[in-house]
Amino acid sequence: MATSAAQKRAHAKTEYDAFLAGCPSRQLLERISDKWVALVLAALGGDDAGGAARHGGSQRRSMRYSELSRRLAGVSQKMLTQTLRSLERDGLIIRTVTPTVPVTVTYELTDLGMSLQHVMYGVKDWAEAHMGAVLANRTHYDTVHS
Amino acid sequence: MATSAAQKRAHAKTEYDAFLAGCPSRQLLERISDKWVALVLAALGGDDAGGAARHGGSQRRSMRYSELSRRLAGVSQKMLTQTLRSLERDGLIIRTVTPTVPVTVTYELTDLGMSLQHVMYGVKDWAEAHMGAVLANRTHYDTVHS
DNA sequence: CAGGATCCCGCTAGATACTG
DNA sequence: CAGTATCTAGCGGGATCCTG
Repeated sequence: MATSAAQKRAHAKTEYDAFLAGCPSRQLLERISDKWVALVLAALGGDDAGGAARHGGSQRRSMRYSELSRRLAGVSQKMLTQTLRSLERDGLIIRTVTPTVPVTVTYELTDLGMSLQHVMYGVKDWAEAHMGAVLANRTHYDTVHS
Repeated sequence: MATSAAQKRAHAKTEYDAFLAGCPSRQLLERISDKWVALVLAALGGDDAGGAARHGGSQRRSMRYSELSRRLAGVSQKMLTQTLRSLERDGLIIRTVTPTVPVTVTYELTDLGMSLQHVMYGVKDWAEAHMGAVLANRTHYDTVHS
């Protein structure tokens, strides 16, 4: 249609649309749709191993590089560093360097990071909660589809 | 902070831990942490283009292959088909073939799929909502870090 | 300790062509 | 219309070595 006026009005709130290939939000969606992002945020969001003290998991927690590295089993330094840099650049986490004898670096969620952690935690939690159902569905699917 | 008994009970549900490299939930997290998954679920979850009729977005919507292909701008048939197969195998969507003259295939969310759509919508929505802030942070970061 | 820099392999995503 | 099949380029991501 010629009049883009109507479209603009509808766009008011939805300035960005991830369904559109060229939209920046599409790239952002791609970035945050990453297992390492989910796990880093979950770790900094206070998602403890035992599953305790979570649910909304609102207390943010400062962690050192080596702590994160240990927590995210199997992550390479490259991916961890790369993920941390990306998150820092996007303003989701803050990197603090303390010039102790061997230098100490800690990472912490920003408020913006906390807001994302909230939704990303849901994804990680979903995966853990529905793993059994998914596994069953896969077996069924593989059985049916010879 | 009381007895660990309470924790253990809460633990009962947390049979899987995505922080562990070998855990199946780690792979599942990796699968669903995908932009195409997010977009397919959002589309089938009734996330309309104009931004209308959403929020909790609870009405599921049946869509044809070509509809999805058009909706997810820029997706290749390979990626779309691959994503749809994966989601079907995991029991998140249902594929229905109607033997009309040119065959008609429709996709629809299952209840399990709806539950994931709920959390994934949050991710897509976050990306669109905080795009501006992230963009500003990036500019700032790039400015500071010569 | 917390990375930076390289090398390099593998797999994935994209393009293209073909089919029921 | 709704895919399947094939080929290939590109880069994601791991391994390794080095540094402040």
